Amino acid sequence: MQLDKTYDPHKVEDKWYAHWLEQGYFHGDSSRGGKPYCIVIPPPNVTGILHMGHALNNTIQDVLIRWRRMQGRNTVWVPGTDHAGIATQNVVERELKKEGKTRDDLGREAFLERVWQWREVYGKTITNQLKKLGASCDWDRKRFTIDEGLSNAVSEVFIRLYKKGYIYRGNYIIHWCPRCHTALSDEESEHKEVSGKLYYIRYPIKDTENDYVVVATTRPETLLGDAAVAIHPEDTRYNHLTDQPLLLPILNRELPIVQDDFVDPTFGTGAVKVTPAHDPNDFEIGQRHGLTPLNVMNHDGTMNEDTGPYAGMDRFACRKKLIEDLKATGLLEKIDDHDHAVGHCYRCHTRVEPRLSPQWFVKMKPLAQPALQAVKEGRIRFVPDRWTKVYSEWMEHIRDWCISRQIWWGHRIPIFYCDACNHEWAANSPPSSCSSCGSNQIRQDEDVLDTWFSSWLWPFSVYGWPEQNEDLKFYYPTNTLVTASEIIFFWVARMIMSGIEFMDDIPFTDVYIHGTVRDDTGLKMSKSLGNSIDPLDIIEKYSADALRFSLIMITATGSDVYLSDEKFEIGRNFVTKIWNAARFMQLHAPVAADNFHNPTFDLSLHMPDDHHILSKCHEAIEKTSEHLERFRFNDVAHVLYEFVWHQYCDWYVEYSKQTLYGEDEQRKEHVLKVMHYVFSNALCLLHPLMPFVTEELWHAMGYQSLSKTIMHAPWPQTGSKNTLALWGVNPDSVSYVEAKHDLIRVGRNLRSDYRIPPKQEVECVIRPSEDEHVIALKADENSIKALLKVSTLTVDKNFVPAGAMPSGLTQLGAVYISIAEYVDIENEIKRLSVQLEKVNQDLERVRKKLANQHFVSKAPKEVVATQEHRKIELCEKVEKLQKLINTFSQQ
RNA sequence: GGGCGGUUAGCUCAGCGGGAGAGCGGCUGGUUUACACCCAGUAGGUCACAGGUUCGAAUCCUGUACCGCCCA
Repeated sequence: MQLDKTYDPHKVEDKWYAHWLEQGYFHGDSSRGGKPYCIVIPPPNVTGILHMGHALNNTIQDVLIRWRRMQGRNTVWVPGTDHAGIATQNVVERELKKEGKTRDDLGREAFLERVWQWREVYGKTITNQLKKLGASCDWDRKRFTIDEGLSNAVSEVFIRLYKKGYIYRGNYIIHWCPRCHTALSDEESEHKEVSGKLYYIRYPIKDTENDYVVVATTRPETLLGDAAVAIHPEDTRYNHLTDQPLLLPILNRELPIVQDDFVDPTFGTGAVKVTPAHDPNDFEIGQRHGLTPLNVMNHDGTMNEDTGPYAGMDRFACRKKLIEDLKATGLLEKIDDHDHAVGHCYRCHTRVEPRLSPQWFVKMKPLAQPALQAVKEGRIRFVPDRWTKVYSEWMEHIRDWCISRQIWWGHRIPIFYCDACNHEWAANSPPSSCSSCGSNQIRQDEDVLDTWFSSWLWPFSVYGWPEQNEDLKFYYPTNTLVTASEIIFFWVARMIMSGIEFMDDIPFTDVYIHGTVRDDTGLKMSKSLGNSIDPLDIIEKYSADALRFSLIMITATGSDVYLSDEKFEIGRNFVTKIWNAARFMQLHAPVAADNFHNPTFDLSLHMPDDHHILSKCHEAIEKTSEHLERFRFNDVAHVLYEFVWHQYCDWYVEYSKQTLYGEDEQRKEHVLKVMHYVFSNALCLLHPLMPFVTEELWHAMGYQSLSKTIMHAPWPQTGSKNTLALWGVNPDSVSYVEAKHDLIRVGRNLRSDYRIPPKQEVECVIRPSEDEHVIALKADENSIKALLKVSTLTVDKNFVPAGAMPSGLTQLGAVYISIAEYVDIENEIKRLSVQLEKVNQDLERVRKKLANQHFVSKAPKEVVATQEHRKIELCEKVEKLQKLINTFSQQ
């Protein structure tokens, strides 16, 4: 297959993805046995569309999966989506609103049907987008948190915990979202700093003329639900009025004064209003003092009928009106600016209202204990390690989990009530009569469960739990979980708890936490900010491989990523580079020989550059595997970029041209053998990062004789150092080539300094520093001539320049370029003097170090030896430079 | 208020006890048959600040400042 002049990802990506699907390459089968490697996807929200966070998250998972698959592991990556109770219900309700309807108009059943319809049409968006990214998920196993199997798991778990006494119903202060009309868990209420006001309000003392107590509050509208005013027992300022009731402003209800340690005498006036139905601390004060909570708000955040003149007003309108009224009656003392943290709904960002409400909770302490242990004992490892602490802190201070939601889309709580005998019981499927009295006056709890109550079962529910089957046995526990830090509490911690509770084993061994994707000014990307970059636009513009490679390359382990459009040029340019390297090879040989992956070399044909690139190739293989093992993805990208671009393309391919455009057929064949060995290995190493272009080239280069797809090509092995030794690759040749590269750089530097036109050939003399270099350089003459544009190359250990010659120093010896007409003696002396000065500075530093007795006696021997060696080198350099300068000075 | 992370080249970031690095951008030069999405060369840094440990600190410790995140 002849490669096009430019790479067209559009033609290639869809073609291969369809092919991979058709061949079933993504499918994992437990009956095949072997060593499993399993990842479960963090299920994206079914209403979601792919954003950069997903792109990064799923690229990392795909890298791991593709790598392990090539290693021969029995691999499975389970995809799916979560039903996103609140978010999805919101979307469908908005749709209904356009038709002038509400969910109540439809009724529960019809509404749910409508949601399922919506999901049929739009619910595949994000999974289709993952396919564009190249994700090699096992789509046959795709799950949805509310499909039948997972719903069974959810009710099974609920019932087990209920029977165990770990799930209870209670009246507590919860976070209420007045827009979503539902309770939220602590985690779903996000604290944000807002600049608010602190209102100082006078509470008149009953039966006095003008005496009052001043109370400070940030939420004055809640005073309508006050049950008392509290002061600290030791606060002497209020000694005079402890048995005098106060009057609630406006409503004139009598309020007792209570003494409670909770009150901070230094905050505000030291007297606080107690509103047990609208504040968690007040609730507790209320309980201690036997106060009756009074709820003053409706579900939608409007004031209820107990608020007298304010009934029906929105909470913020009420605040405004109340303040006006207080001013009018002289009961407002003052208003201060006051910054404080306020909870906001994580789905819609509305300010949440703390509110007394009967809800279902999970008792977390007993579940947390073993989950904490699993991490402390290292059975589960966080990468980077610092997240261990975040996890542990949270686990140690865990609070009960509010799991009931007042919406319809979700798993309905499997609790039934009998109106005849007040019996309450849990059941897996709707019963027809009361299990206690047999009455048929029964009803199911109206609420549904938190979406996370299904997600926390994901690592085993996806395999059909509670049914015990082969897949579950084989693939559980999974291996790696890849996610962002935002959901450590929401999801990761809870999965560990449920895994241990229900499977009696941890759900995964490694948790890799990657950074948050931000725009290039550091803001979190979000649709509402309008600063998001759509991964699909990037794929369209730069290719999926470019998107993947760039993301990995610029994402330092565990730190946040700053993105801008141009950053994807890195990946695109690299893809193009690889493509062109392949075209170059194809120009000289249409396809690789059959044994390209395990070549037999005629050792007599090896040149030093062959040794060098083979050695570099094995180094790249080793480093890539090592970095993957350690989740150092950006190091993987850097190693491969450096190897392919700089070692292979810049040096070896350039080097190969003199052979490939020459006459020596044996050498040609030899060089191509080396190239195909190296390039095929490079493609394999790159495949997890860039699946599409590597598969395309795998076939174009004829590598399918090894494996029909690069996906199943064996992961490159260095086969220990023996392989290199068998090929006669010796370290001396490798370091010779390193030194030669240095020499060529020095030579080019001279050309550039003397403004020698790039096309002009020059004469060059090398005066080697060692005898062994004479032989090596003479044998390697052609390559130096080609790379330095040299017409005649002389290697002479005794060379003394007859006149002024530009020169430079290298490890192999001094390089002279004979272009007399370009030389300005003064300038040359100046140039060399600058170099000499720098070398002298280095030498001075090394000398000082070695003269220091403490250093010589205390530093490790190797370090001292290195410095000794450096000193010798630098001394030689100084000597030579001085000699060169002297030569010119005598002219 | 508590905790965590950051501060290194113009920008984005690696390096985390022994010779200051990459990519992008800048500058100089380049259309020979892989590639201008390219090649060659080059400039640019008291590694936030102040102490300490050490023969030796960008790297370890303590403190300060600023930035970001998480939890109250």
